[in-house]
Amino acid sequence: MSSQVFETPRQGLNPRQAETVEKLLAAGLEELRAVGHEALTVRTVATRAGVSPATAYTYLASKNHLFAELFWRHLAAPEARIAPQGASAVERLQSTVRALTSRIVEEPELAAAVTPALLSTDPDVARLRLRIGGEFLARFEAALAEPDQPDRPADPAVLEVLVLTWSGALLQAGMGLLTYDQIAERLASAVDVILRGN
Amino acid sequence: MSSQVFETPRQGLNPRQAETVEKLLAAGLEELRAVGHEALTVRTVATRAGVSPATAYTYLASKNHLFAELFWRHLAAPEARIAPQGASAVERLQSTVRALTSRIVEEPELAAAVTPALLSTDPDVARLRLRIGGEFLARFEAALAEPDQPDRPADPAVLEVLVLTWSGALLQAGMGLLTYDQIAERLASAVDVILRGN
DNA sequence: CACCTGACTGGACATGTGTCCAAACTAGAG
DNA sequence: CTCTAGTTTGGACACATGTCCAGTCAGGTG
Repeated sequence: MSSQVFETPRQGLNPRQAETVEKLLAAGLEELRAVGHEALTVRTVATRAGVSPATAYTYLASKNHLFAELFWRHLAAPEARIAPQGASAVERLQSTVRALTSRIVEEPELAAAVTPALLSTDPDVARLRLRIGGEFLARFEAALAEPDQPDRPADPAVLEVLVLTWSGALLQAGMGLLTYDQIAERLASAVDVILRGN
Repeated sequence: MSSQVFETPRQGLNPRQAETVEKLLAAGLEELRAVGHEALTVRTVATRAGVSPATAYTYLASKNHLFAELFWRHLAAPEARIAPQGASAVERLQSTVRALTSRIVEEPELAAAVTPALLSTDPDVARLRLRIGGEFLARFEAALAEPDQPDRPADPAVLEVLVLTWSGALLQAGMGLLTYDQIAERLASAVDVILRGN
C-alpha cells in the first residue's frame, strides 16, 4: 500500500493525486476482501476511500481497471519476487509456478475478479494486461535459464507452451473448474510433461 | 439453425417454445454478425427475432447465456465434427487443433463474445461451460488414441497439458494478444513440444 | 493576506441488465 | 364454437455503469 514502487495507474500525477490514487486502491482491496468482487462497485470503493465517485472515475477508468491494477501490484510487489529454486530447469519452473500460484491464492477474491477483468477492451486494462503477461514471461524465462549460462536464450517454443499452459490454468481456476491448489499440482505435472516429453 | 440436434437451452420445451428459442438463437447469431457483441443487447435480439424482451428473458438467462449457447451449437454442430487425420498422435492432434481453430474462426464475433461470457457465474453458463470443456477433452482424447488400440486410455497428464494449453490459447486470442491464425500455429508447435519433449 | 490554479464534489444523465406481473392472446381439446 | 391452459406481452422497476459539468475548496505563490 505505502509502496515505493511507482507503478501508478496513470502517469504524471502530483503528490496529492498520487495520494488519492493510493487511498482508492487500498480501499478497493479492502472492499474486495470485505464484500467480494460481485458486490463491489466503484462507488462503494470511493465511499470507503472517503472520496466522491466522480473523483474515483478520474483515476479509475472502470471497475475492471481497478481489478487489473490491484492484481498487477499484488503480482509485481517486491515480496512476490523470489528467485526460482532448484538445480534443473524443471525444478526451477515448478518452484516458480508454485510461487506464483501461492502468491495469487493469497488474495482469492482478487484472483476471481481479475480473470474476467483482464478480458475487458478498456485501454487501461489492455496496458496492464500486457505488463502482466510480460511479467509471467519474464518469470518463466528466468526459471529456464541455466545458472552457468544465464544469457543463453530459452527455446521460444517451450516458453510459448509454458505461457499458454499457465494462462489456461489461470482461466480454469477463474472459471471455478479447478481450485488454485489443484492448479499448482497440474502445472507442476505439466512442466514435467513439457520438459521431459513423451 | 434448423437443427436436428436437440440441445435446447432449457429442457422440456414444447414445439411452440422450441420454435421461439430457435428464432432467438438465429436472431442472436445474425445480430452478432451485424453489430458485434459489444453493441448486441438481449432486447435487440428479441426485436430481431420478432419477440418481446420479456419472452427473450424467459429462454435466455442472460446475454452471456446466449453467447455460450451459440458457441456450443457452433462447436458441436455435425459439420464441425470431423475425424482427426494422421498416422501419428502428433499429426492427429495437430489436425484436431487446426480444425477446432478454423471452426472457431468462422465466427469471429462469436469467438470474441464467448471468452468473457464463459467466465460468468450464471448457472446456465456454468452448465454449458462444462459441456464445452468436455467437448474439447473428448476431441483431444480421440486424437491421441491409436487407431489399432482405440480403447487404450491416453496419458491423463498429457491430456491435461493439452487442455490447459488449448484454453490458454483461446484466452490469449480472446484478449486479442494473438490472432486465431497465430493460435493455430502456436498450438501446432505446442503439440510438438508436448509430445516430443525437450 | 489575497489570489489562482487545479483537484474535488454533487448530482443529473443516458444506457444497459435482469426481474416481475397482470393482462392479452392463441392453439388445441371438447 | 367455446373454453382453457399456457405462452407472450407491455411496461414499470431496481440497480449498476460510466460520463459530464458547473461550482466549491485548498494549498502554494506572490
